[in-house]
Amino acid sequence: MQNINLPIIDLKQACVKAAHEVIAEKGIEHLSLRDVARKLGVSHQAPYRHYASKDHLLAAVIARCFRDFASFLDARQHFEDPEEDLAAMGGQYIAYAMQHPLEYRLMFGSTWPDTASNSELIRDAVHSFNILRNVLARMHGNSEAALINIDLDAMFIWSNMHGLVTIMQSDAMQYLDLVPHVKNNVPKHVFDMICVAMKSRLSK
Amino acid sequence: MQNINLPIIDLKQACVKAAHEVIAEKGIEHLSLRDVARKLGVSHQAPYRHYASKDHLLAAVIARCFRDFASFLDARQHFEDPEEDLAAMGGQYIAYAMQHPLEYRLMFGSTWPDTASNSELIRDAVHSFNILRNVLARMHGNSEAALINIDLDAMFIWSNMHGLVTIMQSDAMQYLDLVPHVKNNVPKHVFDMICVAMKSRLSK
DNA sequence: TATTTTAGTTGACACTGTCAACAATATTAA
DNA sequence: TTAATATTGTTGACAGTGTCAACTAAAATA
Repeated sequence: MQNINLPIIDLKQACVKAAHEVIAEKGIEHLSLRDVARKLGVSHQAPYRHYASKDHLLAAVIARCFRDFASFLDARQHFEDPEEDLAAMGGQYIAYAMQHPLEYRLMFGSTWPDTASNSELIRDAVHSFNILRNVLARMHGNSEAALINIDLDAMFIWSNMHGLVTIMQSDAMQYLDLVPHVKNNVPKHVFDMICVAMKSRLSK
Repeated sequence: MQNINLPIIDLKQACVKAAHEVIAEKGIEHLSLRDVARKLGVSHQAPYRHYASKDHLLAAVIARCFRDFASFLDARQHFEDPEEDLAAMGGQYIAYAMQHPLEYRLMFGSTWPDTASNSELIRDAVHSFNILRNVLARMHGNSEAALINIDLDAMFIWSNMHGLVTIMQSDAMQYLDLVPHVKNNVPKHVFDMICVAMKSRLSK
């Protein structure tokens, strides 16, 4: 469990990894710096050389999730047809959330710790949003009016994706007595509804 | 700040109220039973007579939010036309989330504490969902197939509403550099898109 | 080589949730 | 009425937490 004998090469990086593991084991509300230190076989104050507080370390963990998330979205299959591309991105968004529920909750579920070093966290978060903006730009064009519609549609689609995965992962879900067919087809149905709404919008 | 001299009539109820206030002041992650006790001018162990643990008290606070939320939805303006009624409910949902961001986060943002006494919490949560189901039932009818469509649409609409308010309240929102016109029109746009999707669905 | 910076240590402090033992008051049984 | 019991509070302790302060050793720099 502990690496008591191996020296830590890069403690700063190791702290992020260990903190991530502790959260995975005990939940974010039970993350403790002393647990992190113990896991790394180092004194309880050692992490403070690299992070000013527990929240600063937590921010680093979340920032790392955002980088992974953005590169996951970037790594999707790309299509010439913007509508197809949008669908691919939606699928990738859902896939990430399903494969990494913990990381998704860290990014979008918990409130970010208010530390100064959030700047990179924010940059990575906005980058993800811009990926969505770019796809929509290919559908709407680049006129002045288009820019507004891009952001409105981006918010609509993001709301949908985010709401969908949040609810499907939430405690509430299991108490709703949904028949299996409904449960399995919710993502597809939401996708279809978005498509219908977007199509009617672009045809105008 | 403290009611040192006034005796507490109903400590159990007072604990819920005080805990709610502490959360409002310091955030859910800084809720402390000892703070609650101090606020009520009782010993740090007094709350344990009524709640087995901190999580049990927290569950009671969240349950209370769900009751308020459900009665807020019920208290909306009702319409004969189911489509109009659905719109009214959407508006009411958003209104609650905007007026009570903290309570909304408690219900849907944080993971519920896993205590046995969640049963009433769950009942109230499901009740809210059933309000939505009932409105949709008036649009879809009561056939076997309709029941499935009701739940699929309910999930779609709920995803949308939930995603919308979550994102608008999230930290991410302020860093996206949205022009004011976009910011102000996001709820209306999302509403319109839902309407379009639902109309095309019902006409089939 | 002398000095300063970096990266780690140990020890202390106030705070937390919760267990145990005790006291007083209210309820119930005899 | 009196005795037994249950309810609702109290104080004190314990292990665990985040973080401040003072110290040490090694590395980088002058």
